[in-house]
Amino acid sequence: MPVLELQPVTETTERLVPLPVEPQLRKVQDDFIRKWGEMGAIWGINRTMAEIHALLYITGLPLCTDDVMDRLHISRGNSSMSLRALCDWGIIRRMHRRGERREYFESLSDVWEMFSIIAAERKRREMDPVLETIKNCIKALEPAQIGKFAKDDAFIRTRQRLDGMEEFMSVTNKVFQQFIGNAKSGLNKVVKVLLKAL
Amino acid sequence: MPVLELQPVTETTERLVPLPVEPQLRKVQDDFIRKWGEMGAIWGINRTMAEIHALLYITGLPLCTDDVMDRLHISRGNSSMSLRALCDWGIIRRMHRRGERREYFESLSDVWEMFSIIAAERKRREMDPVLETIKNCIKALEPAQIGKFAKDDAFIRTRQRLDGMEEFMSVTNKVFQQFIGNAKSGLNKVVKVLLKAL
DNA sequence: CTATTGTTTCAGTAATTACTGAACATCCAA
DNA sequence: TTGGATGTTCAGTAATTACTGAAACAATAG
Repeated sequence: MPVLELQPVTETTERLVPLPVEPQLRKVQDDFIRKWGEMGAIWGINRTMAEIHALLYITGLPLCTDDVMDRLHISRGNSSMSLRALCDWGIIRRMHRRGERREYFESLSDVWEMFSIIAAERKRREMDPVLETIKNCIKALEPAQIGKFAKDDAFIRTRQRLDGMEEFMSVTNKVFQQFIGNAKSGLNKVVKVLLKAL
Repeated sequence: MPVLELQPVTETTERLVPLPVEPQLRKVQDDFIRKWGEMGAIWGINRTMAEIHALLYITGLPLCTDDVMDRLHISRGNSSMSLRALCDWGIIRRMHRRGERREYFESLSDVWEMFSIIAAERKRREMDPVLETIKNCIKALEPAQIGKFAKDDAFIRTRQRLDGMEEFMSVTNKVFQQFIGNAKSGLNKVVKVLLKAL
């Protein structure tokens, strides 16, 4: 938890979209942002990035780098890099206002679409390589490769475990694939099927 | 990545279940363990814990603390604490051999069951609290609470975003619940339904 | 061109997380 | 009841990750 408390004194070039001021609303938004940040941290997304995304999502407004810095008390560098990363993920978008140089950022509004983007990316980056490794492991234990060890208990056990894991990950992968493919706005096909069938 | 290289010289009180020796098998297992560890790290589970689990899973054998220490080059303390944490999760089990004081640990063998346990726990620990926060946020923005702001754009936008997120998380929660409830050995009901319907 | 405004980058540092090793606790056989 | 084998805990430290702040860079207007 950062120690920083000083509120940077912004020599305001006032913004077209000012930060919300009503304390009631602000409190609600802050609660959401904090919780979303915590959850992100647990799932391997750094807290600040999750918080920035939460801020853009919850306000529903396009905000600029300075808005984010001020509202979350983070540095310009951090703001800039995290915003870029979120753009790379594809869950926020750069925006320009007519006749203004400053860049604004806004979150996608459809949660299903966001989740689907994240799922696709994590599958690609993290599950696919594991599945490939497992398949290679299985190949390396084929009778042709291990010769006389083909009947060795230890080899057999490991082989069985790999098979179990491979089945699991293949199926999971397919489910992901389906989810990703069908996700456009609102409850998607996968979820509809599930809710109906269960 | 730890720098440690020294292989502790174990004054072997030889083990009933010796570490596997065949280099071919060992290499396959190590590949799997490394990759599983990486994946764990990305998903917010510490690498060592994931590796220990991978080791127990892939060998299919009950191993003792020293086996784990030696095979993964980690300290006794680390070993002990990580094994306990895995037991707490419920994806490995303590085991005793007749007439031996030493404790052994073995992994569950059913991947579906393991995944279901993990899903249940993460839902409980991480999703439920977020959903609760969101519901509280929504309550705090009900007309009765905010009076004259009920028609304020900023309030309305935030309210809509919260609603969208709430819907998403509720449905996700239900799907998780189904998965968890039905997961016993082999492809469970949820997955069967999905694969048939798609 | 050069002043102004806004953005990106990154070396250095702060904060967090993971790990070790040694002290301590427990059990059991002799 | 003592000693070795095993298990647990935790203060201190190592390794990793996140963040800052300032400098470099880019775009635009005057």
